[in-house]
Amino acid sequence: MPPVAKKRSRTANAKSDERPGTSRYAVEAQIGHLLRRAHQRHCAIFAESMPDDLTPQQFAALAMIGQLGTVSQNELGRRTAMDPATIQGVVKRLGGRKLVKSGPDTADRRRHVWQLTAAGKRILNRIVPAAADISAATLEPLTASERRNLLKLLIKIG
Amino acid sequence: MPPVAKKRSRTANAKSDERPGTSRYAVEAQIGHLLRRAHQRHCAIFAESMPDDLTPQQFAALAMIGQLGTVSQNELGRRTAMDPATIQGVVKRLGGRKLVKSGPDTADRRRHVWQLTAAGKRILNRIVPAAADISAATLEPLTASERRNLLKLLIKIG
DNA sequence: TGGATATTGTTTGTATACGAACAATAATAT
DNA sequence: ATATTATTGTTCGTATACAAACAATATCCA
Repeated sequence: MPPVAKKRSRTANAKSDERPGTSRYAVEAQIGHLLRRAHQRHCAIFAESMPDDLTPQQFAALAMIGQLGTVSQNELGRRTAMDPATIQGVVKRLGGRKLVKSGPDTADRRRHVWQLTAAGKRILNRIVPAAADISAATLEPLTASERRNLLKLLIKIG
Repeated sequence: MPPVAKKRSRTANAKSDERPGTSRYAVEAQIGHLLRRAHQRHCAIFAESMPDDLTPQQFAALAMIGQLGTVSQNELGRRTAMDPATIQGVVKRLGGRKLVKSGPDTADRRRHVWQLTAAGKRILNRIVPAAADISAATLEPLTASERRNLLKLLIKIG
């Protein structure tokens, strides 16, 4: 059995007694909807500004491999917040474009250890500035202090 | 008893400017990544707490139809931030479960006008409280003023 | 009025997401 | 050591996302 997922305690509607129905519930104002919209806008900016047609997840994996030098597939997924089934497809596509390559892990025969190719390093170096611009463009509507604040709050709930 | 997680070192490579392309850029600290992670946690809470196996998008569509009474398919998509191809699948699945139904628009023969069925209304009334709890649980790590602030900032960048 | 243009919804194709089930391998417990 | 349990990566199935191309219909405008 997989390790037990820790569930957060959930206080059920402390200030209850809302009338049944949709009286005061507006989907567009809920945190989930706002997170989704903000993420959509970020992805749109990303797609518009990122050279080489890398998706945000492909770029994240590429950058993380660059940061670590060498990583197993599942750990790469953990570090980039992708589950094993998802990261598998991402590295497969990056591998198909010869930006990354994998080799065996001498210590653990189950593992695929990934690293950048020369082309991967070259592209990564070229696009990191674009990625920084994308982050800045996403936060552009905010003041400097609002930006810091938003990042801090997102880390808290993430 | 789950064994202790292998390595969770968060400080590794904190100031890695020894690798190409990653000088001052840390993927995990970028706004896009934080939005994605926060959204993932919200979806996990949603899946765990929402009765009737509705996805966040299915619930959003259901609630929005309930709010509007009657909507064309594309406008429903705009209001819930889903593009035409996406909302099409969402209402198709809701329709398959008989929670919504569509009819022709007498004024515009291109349109599909959607509304709730009796079962859809019943389910919606039952799950709105769960949805409110899910929003609260997502924001649970924050103080009341931080919550207001986060929503405000997300609206600004959304 | 009639042709250009826009909107509505569909389909196809690619890329996340992720639960679930699986085989191979590693680590742990008895 | 053997049995149990955990981890690694794969495959399948379902559900968003969204670009692009399309037919049907509506609207606009010269």
